[in-house]
Amino acid sequence: MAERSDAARNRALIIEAARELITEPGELKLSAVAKRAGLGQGTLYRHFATREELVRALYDREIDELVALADRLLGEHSPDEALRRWFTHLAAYARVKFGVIAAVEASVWHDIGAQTPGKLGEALTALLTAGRADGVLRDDVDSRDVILLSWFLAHVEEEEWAERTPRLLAVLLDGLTTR
Amino acid sequence: MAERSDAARNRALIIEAARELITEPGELKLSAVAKRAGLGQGTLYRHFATREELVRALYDREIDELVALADRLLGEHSPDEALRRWFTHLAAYARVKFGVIAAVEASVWHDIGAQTPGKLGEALTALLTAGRADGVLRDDVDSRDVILLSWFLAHVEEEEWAERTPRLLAVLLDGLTTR
DNA sequence: ACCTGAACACCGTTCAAGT
DNA sequence: ACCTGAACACCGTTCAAGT
Repeated sequence: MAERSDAARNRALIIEAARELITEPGELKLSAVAKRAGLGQGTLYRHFATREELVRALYDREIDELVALADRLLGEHSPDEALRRWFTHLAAYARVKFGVIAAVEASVWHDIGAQTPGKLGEALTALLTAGRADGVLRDDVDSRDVILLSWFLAHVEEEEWAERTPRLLAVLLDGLTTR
Repeated sequence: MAERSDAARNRALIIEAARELITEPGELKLSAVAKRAGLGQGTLYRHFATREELVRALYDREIDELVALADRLLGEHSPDEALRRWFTHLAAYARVKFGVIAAVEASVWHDIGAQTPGKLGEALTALLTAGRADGVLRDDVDSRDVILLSWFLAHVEEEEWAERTPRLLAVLLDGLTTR
């Protein structure tokens, strides 16, 4: 069953409008999203039955990019260097995307973590497996452990980011490394 | 200016009602809090002008207890043992309190972290200073670093808590320790 | 001074009518 | 099939009247 072209276009308009509005202070009002997209309230509701569905659509794309990056880094670098670089990119994504998005909806904080068994979890598992095979990583941590430990990224403030994040990532990587 | 006794009593009733309701699934409805407390809507609003003020009142007490604990542990144990034990208690508090409370209000996630320069930050600084003096801790991390790294605690699920948290705390402490 | 609770305002959700 | 937007419902906030 192919999607009608106007439906597909409207879906894109909604996501675009939400992407713009979510960076603004205050809540993300669904009525404002519909208005900015130039659509009726009911149309928004047809595409995204809850606010959570809409917010999830916003960050799904970012997760796909992180997954693709893990594959590429593993092909180009040693396991520990790949993990180190991937963390740095994760940090950059978290700063811009997850922080802003999740500030809108408390339940999303929960769901990003719960989603780990998906593609993101597999990508991270690949990184960890390579590192363990090399003997540089603890052998008792899994991908969910690492996702959990990375939550701090969502709470670092803009103005302290540059000074604090490299050190925090170093502490975390140190803790994951075998002595 | 002393508080009128009925006002003090009502304030306590509100906090008590909110404490009970916040553990239930779904949002914390202010109207439900007023109803359970047996008070009018306006009375709730007089005491707590925003939902955030109410939620903050709920976890302020918990923070006080953590602060007192840090002092006591430093008097009774070696610096690294004190830090280790304090982390374990922090984990227990985070599990029961912060996770439930912050799930209700996204902005609270933000504010718990921003509050670090307060009493909690001082208590943690005392722990870190003692550890550094002993030469067991990295000398470039501060109390806010540790608070940020502890955020994972709020995202561990009930059923995985026992298996995962000890390992995650070990990774974190390992990262904070000098090699 | 503080409390009450009905009235108001805001915004998410629904649905009858239109294309 | 999908879209529109007015109507509805829910809940946070306010305020005139009461104690």
